[in-house]
Amino acid sequence: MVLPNDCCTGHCFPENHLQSSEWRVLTASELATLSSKAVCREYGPGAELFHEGDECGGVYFIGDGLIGLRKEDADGNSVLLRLAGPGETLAYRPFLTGSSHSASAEVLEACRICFVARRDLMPMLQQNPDFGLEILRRTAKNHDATETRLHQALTLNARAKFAHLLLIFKDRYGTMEADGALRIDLPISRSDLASMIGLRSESLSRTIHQMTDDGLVRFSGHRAWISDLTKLADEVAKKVEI
Amino acid sequence: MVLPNDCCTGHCFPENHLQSSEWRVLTASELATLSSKAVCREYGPGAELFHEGDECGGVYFIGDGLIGLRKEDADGNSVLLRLAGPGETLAYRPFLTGSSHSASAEVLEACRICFVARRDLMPMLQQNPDFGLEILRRTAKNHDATETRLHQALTLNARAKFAHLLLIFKDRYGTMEADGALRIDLPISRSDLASMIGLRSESLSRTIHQMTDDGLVRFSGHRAWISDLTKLADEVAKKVEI
DNA sequence: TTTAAATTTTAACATTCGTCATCGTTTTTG
DNA sequence: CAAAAACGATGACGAATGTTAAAATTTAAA
Repeated sequence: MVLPNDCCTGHCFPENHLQSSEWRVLTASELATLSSKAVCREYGPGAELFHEGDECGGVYFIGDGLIGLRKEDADGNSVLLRLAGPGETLAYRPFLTGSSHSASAEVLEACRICFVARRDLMPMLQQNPDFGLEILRRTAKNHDATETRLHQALTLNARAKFAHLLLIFKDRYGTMEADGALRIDLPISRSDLASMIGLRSESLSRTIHQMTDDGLVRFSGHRAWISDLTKLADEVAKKVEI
Repeated sequence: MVLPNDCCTGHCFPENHLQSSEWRVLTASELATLSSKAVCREYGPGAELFHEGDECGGVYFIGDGLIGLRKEDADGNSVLLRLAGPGETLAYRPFLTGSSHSASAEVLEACRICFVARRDLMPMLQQNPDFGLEILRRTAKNHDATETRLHQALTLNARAKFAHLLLIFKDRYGTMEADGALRIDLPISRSDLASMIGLRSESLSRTIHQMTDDGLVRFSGHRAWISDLTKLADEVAKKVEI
């Protein structure tokens, strides 16, 4: 995908989310250099930043919006591997290992993205050890999250996996409502939710139905309300009676 | 766990596997410093380097042997998450993020391990940017592997997952025999194999039985012979007839 | 070697989840 | 607004995998 390079004027990285990202350790002059070289653009929902198998030319800083990282197999079955939002940077892994993209990046909510090419990023990494260390910390954290999900995928049943997913989403998309109820605004469709935990959408429908019957959650479209977080957490650590 | 610190004389890191690891980028004097400070020991099968939930005090370089990283849930169900062998270093993630160990490390084959404490490793990371970059590359690669396994765990059935696992093991534990057959010496038990792909051992038995009937593999104890790698790979990418 | 213990396999049965078909609902498009 | 398309829910059914129990095999111990 060719990106236009005439839409980035001056400070490319939005200040707010920059501060919560690994880029904050760069010096003012390093940032200025990057800003002048980075290629920034806005993308609408449905756009594709890169596709599984594409050569990786650099990394993508998400200033705003939501990206879904997706793998698709031969029969058209799509699995949403993870979501990435403001402040996150995509494609470190193919960038570092020199491999091609292992998943496709699809815009789920309108995005503002800054692309930093390999030739511009590599010098920063070599001259600023803190930057590399920060990326390392972030990569380590992401790896942890992936390993946790692998563990859950290997051991839990449908209901427990969905409870686990809701708990993950809670941290990012949950808000406490006036009456004390926890509301989660799910940013993706039922079938994407299902694919994230290795289910068919029909099975997720049934799972949600059962959990609603049991008073664990309440759904309306893309919104979910959790009355009792503890009960939801108990679903994941399926308790054993003796 | 308290490690004795009187068993490390001079060059602690075995030369051979060191060269294939990220530690090779350290200078001679840096290595000498580490060697004098690292605490090295031998462990027999069954020993535990650290336990899930333990504080992380540093990293473990595997000079020789085999380590299994394992998670255990409340009901005693154990999942073998991954194996680590000579040249690999364990516990970068909790070391970098400051969290506790997310899994237990169990010695599967007699090991020689060099423990490097946080206070000795941190300065190396800060003074030698290449070292951090190497670790970053390795971490990125490991993350890729985990994500691939997550994808497989989410989408494949028992047979395909086991075929995939055999293909992974082939690279590390496979040897070509005189008659052209590929032999894989599986370093772990049936139930550990099963846990790695989220199966019960009974189900794995059945799967192996079927695959043997179909002429895909042949088993004898911990040894497996593959006649046709292509056929095995086809199992993973379950083909769709139109 | 012999016995005991642990592991692996097999079988019968129960459960979960995927598949297919259909229908209601929401969203998009003209 | 109307029509079409996409999405989500439901039911009937079957296949895959878990569960339980027991037999066979391998490994460890006496």
